[in-house]
Amino acid sequence: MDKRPCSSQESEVRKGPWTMEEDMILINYIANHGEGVWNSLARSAGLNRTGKSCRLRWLNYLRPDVRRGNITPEEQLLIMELHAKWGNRWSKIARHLPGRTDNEIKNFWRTKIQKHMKQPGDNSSQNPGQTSTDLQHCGGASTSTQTSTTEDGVENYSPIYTADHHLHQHLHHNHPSFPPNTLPPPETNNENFWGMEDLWSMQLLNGD
DNA sequence: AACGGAGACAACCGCCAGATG
DNA sequence: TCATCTGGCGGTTGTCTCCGT
Repeated sequence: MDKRPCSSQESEVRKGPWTMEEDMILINYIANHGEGVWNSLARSAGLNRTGKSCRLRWLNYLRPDVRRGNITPEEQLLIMELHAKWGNRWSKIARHLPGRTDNEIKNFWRTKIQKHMKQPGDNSSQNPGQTSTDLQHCGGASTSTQTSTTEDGVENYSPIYTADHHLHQHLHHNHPSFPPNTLPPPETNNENFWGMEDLWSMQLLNGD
């Protein structure tokens, strides 16, 4: 689909982890032009990436309202309830968890819940015909490892968008589809993110 | 202090549905 | 009406980090 035959003068489509520079280009471009038509966006922005890749990067990581960090117990419960209802409809589930992406929920499910299901001591996991409703045992009862993320009681968000609400306003101003009230919690935790704060402020400096 | 394994997460791939010409 | 393009979704894989030995 997005694999266009690359002409001799067209550079190869880049794959793999995004660089800070690419992120900046994407953020800057979207701030000025808005989202949409990802393939042409990728070309116009000068990114050697597929439109898909740009879209994914934006939705899952760069979007200002993306909320990162540990899933709260409330969210865990909600995820399990919704999964029981809808199964692996991650995007549908994600819509009910503001700031969470389908990818994040999917990863959460696979790493935390599915792993828990497979634990030998966990009887509820032994039945292959088990409905996902059964999973509510894992989350609701929070018997063991599954809740480790919140055992310390800290909601350890790691927002890429660290309260840089100037940019948020900027984005929202230039592209009203940015939800104005979807800021992540104020506490910041940058530990695992290479200067996203820097990136945003650099983007700010770039201006239009 | 070094190594290996497990866990977590970012990113890619393939498929499908809807929109458009 | 058909063909093509784009966006979206779910599944899977690759890589990095952390922790235990």
